[in-house]
Amino acid sequence: MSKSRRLTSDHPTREKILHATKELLWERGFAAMSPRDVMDRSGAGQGSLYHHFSGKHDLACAALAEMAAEEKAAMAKIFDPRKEPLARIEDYLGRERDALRGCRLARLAGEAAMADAGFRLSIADYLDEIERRLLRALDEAKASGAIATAADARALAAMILAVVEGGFVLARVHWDPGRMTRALDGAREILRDLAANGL
Amino acid sequence: MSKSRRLTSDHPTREKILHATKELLWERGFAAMSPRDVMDRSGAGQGSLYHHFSGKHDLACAALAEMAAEEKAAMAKIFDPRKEPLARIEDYLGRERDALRGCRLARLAGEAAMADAGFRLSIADYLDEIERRLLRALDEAKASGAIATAADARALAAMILAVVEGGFVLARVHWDPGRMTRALDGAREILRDLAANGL
DNA sequence: GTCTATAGAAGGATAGAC
DNA sequence: GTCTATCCTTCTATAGAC
Repeated sequence: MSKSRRLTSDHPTREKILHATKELLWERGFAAMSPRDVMDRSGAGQGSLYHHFSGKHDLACAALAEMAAEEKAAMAKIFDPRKEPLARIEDYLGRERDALRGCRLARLAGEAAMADAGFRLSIADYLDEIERRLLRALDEAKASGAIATAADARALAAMILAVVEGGFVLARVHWDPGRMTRALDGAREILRDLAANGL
Repeated sequence: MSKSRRLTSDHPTREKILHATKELLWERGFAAMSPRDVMDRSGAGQGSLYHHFSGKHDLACAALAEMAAEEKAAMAKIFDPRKEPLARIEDYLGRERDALRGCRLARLAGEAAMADAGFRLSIADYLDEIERRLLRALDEAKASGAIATAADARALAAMILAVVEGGFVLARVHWDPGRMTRALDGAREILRDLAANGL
């Protein structure tokens, strides 16, 4: 307080290390990323790395927490409550994405480290926030009569999130962004069907 | 021909190595699996491993090809053309799965090795076959009037596949099979909506 | 806080005997 | 075909000087 601390510390070396780690986690994943890679990319020495972090696992968790915070901030804009509920969902589905790179956080779902709760935490928190925002939008859309369906809104919210995350998987497996686009189109068309019923 | 060769060779050691590799790829992924792990689990020596396969990459590709063939055989049963088209899709969505283990093939989507075309091949082939079977079922369902929708069947097929693969991602990230169930429920309820329109 | 030096273990692959 | 021995590199982390 008295010394005007920030949540993200002011240590420049620590920041550089975290920045490089965030990049490498997205590019290569956890198992395929080494502390040496982080040192090389950040320019920091081994001493700095192990001074600020207890090891590779701790480093990754810290980086994931920052990544989740950044992506959650982006979601707050996309799901701006001043927008129409269906427009929020459309904007989420239509968001610009680099499909081949995969979801910045959920791309790590296949890692063996996912069995560890600490590693999972930030990723789960991020996905949960999206799902909650989708649910709120769907509830509002149903309440206002913008969509009509017998389907449970919680199931629909989970489904929409799954389409996005699954779309990333399809794009990467086929190495073709169009595979994700097609899956997202399916979700968009379904929403249009529900909206038409609501007319 | 004359010596009654099979596609899967008769060499028992080679088979044991492949069997262990298939298990390890599912459990740990590619980057987190080592040739030594394969030797330990299969009981085969290093000489055998490098006699039958040129290296870790080659070994994984061979294992993936077998896994894809096995899973495609399972899909042939689930999508039996003698069933009603919607029943095929329901059976696909409702198939028994170990959600926390992830999709046996697409779980590797996040691997850095995915950028390699050879590594990707069998996984892409497997997912593509599912998508084609889903498309055929949807086309038949639309033709027979079992479902009614303005949505493009190709987009719907991609969406349903994405829900399943995305459902695996959600389950693993939250370490909760219920997360996948909920996403699948969404897809089921949407199909029910479309079927109701078709009545 | 940061650097360099050091270190045991594991990874990935080859060599050559049998 | 299979085994054991061997090899160099990379990984992950620690020690200790500055």
